[in-house]
Amino acid sequence: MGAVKSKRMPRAVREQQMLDAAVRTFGQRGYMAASMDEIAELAGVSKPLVYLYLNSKEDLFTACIRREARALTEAVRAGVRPGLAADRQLWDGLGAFFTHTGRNPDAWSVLHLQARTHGERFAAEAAAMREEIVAFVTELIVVAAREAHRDPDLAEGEVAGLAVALVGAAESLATWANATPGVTARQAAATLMNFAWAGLGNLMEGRPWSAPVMSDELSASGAVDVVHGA
Amino acid sequence: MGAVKSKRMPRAVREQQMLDAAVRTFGQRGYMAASMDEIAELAGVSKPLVYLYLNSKEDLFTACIRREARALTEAVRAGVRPGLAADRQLWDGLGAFFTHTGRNPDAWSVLHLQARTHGERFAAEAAAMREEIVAFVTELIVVAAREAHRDPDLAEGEVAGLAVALVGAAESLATWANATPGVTARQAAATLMNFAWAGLGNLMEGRPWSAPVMSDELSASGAVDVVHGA
Amino acid sequence: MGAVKSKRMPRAVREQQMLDAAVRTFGQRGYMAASMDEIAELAGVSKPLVYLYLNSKEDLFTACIRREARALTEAVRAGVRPGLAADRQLWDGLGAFFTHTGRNPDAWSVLHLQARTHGERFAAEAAAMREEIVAFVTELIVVAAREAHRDPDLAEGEVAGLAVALVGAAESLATWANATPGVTARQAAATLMNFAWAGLGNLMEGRPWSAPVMSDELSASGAVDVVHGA
Amino acid sequence: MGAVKSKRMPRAVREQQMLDAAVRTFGQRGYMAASMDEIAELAGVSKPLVYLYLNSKEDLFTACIRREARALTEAVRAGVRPGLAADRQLWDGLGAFFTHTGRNPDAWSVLHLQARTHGERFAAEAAAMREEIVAFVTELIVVAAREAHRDPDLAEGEVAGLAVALVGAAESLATWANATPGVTARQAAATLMNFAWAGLGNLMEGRPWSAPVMSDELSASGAVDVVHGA
DNA sequence: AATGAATGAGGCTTCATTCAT
DNA sequence: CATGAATGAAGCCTCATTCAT
Repeated sequence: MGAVKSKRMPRAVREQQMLDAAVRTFGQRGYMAASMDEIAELAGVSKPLVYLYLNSKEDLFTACIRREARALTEAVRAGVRPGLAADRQLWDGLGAFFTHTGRNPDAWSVLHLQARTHGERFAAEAAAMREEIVAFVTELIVVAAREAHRDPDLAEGEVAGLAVALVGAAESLATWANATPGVTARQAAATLMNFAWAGLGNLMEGRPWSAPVMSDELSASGAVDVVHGA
Repeated sequence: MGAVKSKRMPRAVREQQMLDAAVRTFGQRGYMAASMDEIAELAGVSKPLVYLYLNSKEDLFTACIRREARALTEAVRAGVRPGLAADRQLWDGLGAFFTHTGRNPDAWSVLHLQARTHGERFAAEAAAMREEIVAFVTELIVVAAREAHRDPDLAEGEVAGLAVALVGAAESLATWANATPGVTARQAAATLMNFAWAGLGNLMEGRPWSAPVMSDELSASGAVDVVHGA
Repeated sequence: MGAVKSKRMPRAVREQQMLDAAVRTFGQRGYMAASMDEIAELAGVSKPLVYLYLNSKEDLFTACIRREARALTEAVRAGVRPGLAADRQLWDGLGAFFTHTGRNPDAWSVLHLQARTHGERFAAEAAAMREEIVAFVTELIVVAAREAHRDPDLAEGEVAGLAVALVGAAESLATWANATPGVTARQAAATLMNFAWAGLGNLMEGRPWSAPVMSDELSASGAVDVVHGA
Repeated sequence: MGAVKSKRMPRAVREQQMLDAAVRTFGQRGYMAASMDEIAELAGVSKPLVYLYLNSKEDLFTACIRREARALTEAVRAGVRPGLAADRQLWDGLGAFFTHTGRNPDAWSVLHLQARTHGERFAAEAAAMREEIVAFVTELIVVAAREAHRDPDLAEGEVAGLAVALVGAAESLATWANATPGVTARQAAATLMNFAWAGLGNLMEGRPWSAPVMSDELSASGAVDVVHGA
């Protein structure tokens, strides 16, 4: 079972262990089906200690959402280098995104599914993160339009919709990749770049988007999978 | 209070009332937070009757998922005319999809959120519907490729990914449209067609996908909103 | 333990059984030490039924206070005949009071002790009853002054204090009588009438208040105890 | 926060701080609602230290009762000069009593309410003090009878009842005075002396008890309020 | 066809109390 | 002298579910 039971740890450490256990339990069982008993046991602690440090089931869940939202956004931010071209930034960001969601499937479940299905308070917490990502993508689209010498007669609402669509596609692919053995982060990112950048119309006619070399941390994952059309 | 309390109705009718109440309650409260008490009261029936007809909370939820999944897929199917070009079929299908989700937000919440967050059994039930839609889209993509005289050297997994991305984008837009006042089904469909068919790259360069006239039921909604680029 | 377990009773009856059990338990254990488990068992019912009918521990306690407060004030009211002289009314009222508290010691504990020691909400509930009794006594004092042809230059606050003192003395005697075997309601009433009406000063000088014949329901208790000085 | 946190104090001092905090907390929250956490924090000490010095919640509460009981009885004793007439002794004793309860409302709540509502053990502890006061009053009554040349054909039980009534009246007035702004210890004492010594009957006829000058510590309170009838 | 009455089981939360340092 | 870390036990409350009519 859970972590090795070593007594008397400083509070900060114990709190992280509890959050680890909680993310895992919430991710797998769902918020309501997860019991504080199970979480405490998985954390290798007694229930009262969980309450002493995290206050309540709601606060515990909120803490999980916050921690994982920050972790995800920072992973994406770390994967992107601001100076580069828009498509390159998107490619890098998607790579970081799929890598992170792939490595932390329970956290992804918490953020993408659980946080959105159990009350406004949690949904708002997760929506804040999503908005941050949508804003990042929106900015990329605007920049890309500028790069293409095409000042945005793309109406603002239009761009918002495009960003929502792109992010939704990414979320869908993340969940799909986690559930489908053999799909790598790189593949997911390539698929989405093709879809988003070239469009199905271009794809049909043999003009896909051509993928640049992946950023370091991703290529480290080892897979040298062929990107479609490359 | 729920429906007007009229005694002695045929079973089939009562069952639909119960499912109506259940979909509404599950959609708004969530599966676990919804209580059988509330559902029974909203349906204007006593609790034992709910159990007599629907057996258990799990079965009731399953019945909701099935009914709403069927309703959604049939709405989409009804919106599409098989003979037409692939993009036209997609456009019509998306129109029907967004129209239906917009008119039945609780059902959409049940299918897209609740069914996926409360255990494998329900998730599988909803996944079946999703697969049907993904299959429809996949077929469209293959057809489109064929139409473009470009026999699919699009690998099968590649097409699957594209379909998942497109469906995810649609789901994301549906939820976004439901939460954002002023966004019509037509707009959502147009945004997604631009995104999916033309690709951001083309959009940037001023070559959007051009929308055909909408199918009847949609134009009936009255809005004559301008589609980007049309 | 508890009442004979007979299933399926109408709600009103069950509620009274629950209140009986609750008054007994609260009176003997105290509000906080009383557990809902114990109350339910004593009532011969399962805990959920208690909650279904009485909502919460707080509401249950409030219901107890209200029922017993009403019972006590009505017992006193029923013992007094408005037309008679002030001292006679007080005598009758005290008789009814001590009889009731003697027969319902748990109820008396709930009203006099428990209700006042567990939060403003309950205290206010019990204070309402006490005020009613204090008002009754106050009125008697004013009437008595008028009877003695002595228009009240007794300041209003003065009378209030006297009433509070008299009621406090009665409460103290009630508790004392319940704890001291052999003290009857009649004796308690006589002691208090002597104390209150004659005053210690007069008593010392051999001029006690002379007790009239007791009202019916009290003499029914059988004891033919000698009233001091009679 | 409670007292200023200064480390390393002699045990006796720390204990008093803890008792101060406990009396305050028990008096305001009630015995059961008071948590050891709150008491420790208010005392500016860690919980284990409270246990080290006072053993348990029960022992802590007992210690509170004992300390405050002793403080109250000693205040009364200090207010009375044994040689004087009985009514004068009572007057002085009541003055000291109401002064003390007015200055220590939490202690009064602990003694009069909390100690009597949370189990025999505590009730007995408080009853001991009460008995001491009742005995004092009983003795006064006996002395008064003797002074009136009227050897007690007042039966012993009769006298006991009178003393209980008087003490109950005093307790009631103490609580009332604490809750009613503007009521001074002197007024409360005067009200009770009138009530007890003259009796309502005499009062009605314009023959109240006449108050002597107050003892020093009371007159220090400054108010030179007119005693009814003086 | 329909329901008022009833419950087993389980979850969240809090508390008095104790180690180990 | 003093405490941060930790827990067994127990209480309130709610829910899905059934029985007897």
